[in-house]
Amino acid sequence: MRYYLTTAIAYANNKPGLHTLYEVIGADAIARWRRMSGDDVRFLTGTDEYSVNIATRAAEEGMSPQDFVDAKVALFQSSEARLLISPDRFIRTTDADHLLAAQEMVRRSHAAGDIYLGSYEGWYCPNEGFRTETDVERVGDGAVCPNHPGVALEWLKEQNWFFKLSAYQARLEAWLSQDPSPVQPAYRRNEMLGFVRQGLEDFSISREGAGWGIPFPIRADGTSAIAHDGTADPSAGTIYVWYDALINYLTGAGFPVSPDGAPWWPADLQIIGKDINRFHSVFWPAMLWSAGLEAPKQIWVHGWLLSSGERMSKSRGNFLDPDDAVAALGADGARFVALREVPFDRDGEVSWDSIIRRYNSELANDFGNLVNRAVTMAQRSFPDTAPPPRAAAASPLGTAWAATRTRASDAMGQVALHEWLGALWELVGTANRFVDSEKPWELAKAAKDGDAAAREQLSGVLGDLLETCRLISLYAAPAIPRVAAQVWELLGHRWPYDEDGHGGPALEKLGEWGACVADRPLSSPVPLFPRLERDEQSPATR
RNA sequence: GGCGGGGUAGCUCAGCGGUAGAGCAGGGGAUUCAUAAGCCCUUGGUCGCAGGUUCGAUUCCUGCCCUCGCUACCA
Repeated sequence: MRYYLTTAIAYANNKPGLHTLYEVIGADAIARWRRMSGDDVRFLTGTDEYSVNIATRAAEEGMSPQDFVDAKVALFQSSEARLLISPDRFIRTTDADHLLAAQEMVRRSHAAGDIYLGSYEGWYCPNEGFRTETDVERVGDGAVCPNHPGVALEWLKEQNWFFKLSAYQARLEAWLSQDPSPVQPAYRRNEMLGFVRQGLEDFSISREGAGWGIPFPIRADGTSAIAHDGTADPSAGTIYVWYDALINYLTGAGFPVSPDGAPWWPADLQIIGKDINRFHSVFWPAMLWSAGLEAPKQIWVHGWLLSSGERMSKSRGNFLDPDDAVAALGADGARFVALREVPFDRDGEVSWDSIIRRYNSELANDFGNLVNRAVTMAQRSFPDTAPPPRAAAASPLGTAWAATRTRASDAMGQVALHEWLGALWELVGTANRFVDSEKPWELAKAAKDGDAAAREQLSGVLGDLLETCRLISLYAAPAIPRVAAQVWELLGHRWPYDEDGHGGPALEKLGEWGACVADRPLSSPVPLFPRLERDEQSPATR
């Protein structure tokens, strides 16, 4: 099955924080899950690089805008590589094909009669662009924006192109009202429904002047602003925000350069943060319909990472550095903890301390130690061949796996990433309790003394345990891709997927209890997740 | 202001008519295969406040308090 998923593109003005990459980690896990399931996956993530603000920042640092964003994008890519993020394309809005896609979308909406000339006026901050009335502080007759208190705002009026969002109110209401909701979680859909029902206003999609942005392809008189040699008429202005940024999802789908249109569109899943829900759940479908395209199949709105109750952000300065997390916990540890600490449908409190605690408790103590003790015991009693599991029906763990597997798959299908890992880690607990109740060390002693029945029992118990480790690793691999492969090698299996989760038999097939026979002896275990000292290097939030 | 969620153990949350649960954190114990991990037991709650319905309410109703989200053009 074809599966196209996207993250929002991040504003390329800084080094990314963990709160920025959280969404990318989640999307990456889904992409890997789908690849391992045998789907034909396209996973798109990237950066948003045009804006007056970027140009200003670049100028302040004495750089060209392009050099500036190149440098920031390199930071994103480096942090993402450390986290084993595996996009099929890392898209940049400065990419050449994206320019074509954005301009084509404008042309289509224009041809459809959904774009018209109007005038836009409002407070304008020379440092940051237009500000909304609610964003400014009144000072006498004038106003200043909170971010630059020393700078007086100007009241500016521009001739701009507007998109007829108001024409799509009924269709948006109908679309949002569908069951199941195309916007998840459902309460986010309800918020958007409320918004739409208040009545929709058109929004501006161009800015005057040739700033740092994509040239607007149409002149005020309706003629093309793009010459045959591709150069643009600067008097036509630039495309403003949404007809640039949102279009990246289409560019990444092959629009419009691919001969078959946009082969990957519509997207199966678009993951976004709650601050941009309105643009994705209201503006975006209307823009697509205007151009004769379909709305995305599903939009998933995740919550924030919080620090002491406040949203983590660069501007607040209360963020965590993803590189610090990877350095301390490893890529697998950092990915797992991010997905486990914060419910994917809600905000979640995160601190360095809670990260270390989660890592130690669930990865080092519960899971890592489970694999370690199981492999050690098995290797000691069965040095040549790993003991096979008993029939699923005859094994408590085999029975438990059936339920766990269903829960994990269902949760993944619903983008409930926290429930997915939650189900798997409950089985980790079950397996640890199983070890203590079966006491394989006692069985080993009896077996050594020549008790054949004890030896058979021991083989079954350890075989079940090893199988459980194999299956949990397999199903958790989208979160902990490297360690999962490492566990399989320890267990004498060969990991059949490549680094990004491609190839190999379908996950569901390998996920059958007893699906694989180890073809090599067990290896001596090394700690998969070394335990960390609680107070070890705490970069804290900065 | 309007609309919609919440307020339950130190923390994060589940439960939603018969006087409360999980995970983590804290305390104790028995063990030893294991990353001084795991396992067992356990301390913590007038279930926001005040009324009402009911034989009985954390669970239903009303009022109030507090809190969070949405309430248009920031990337």
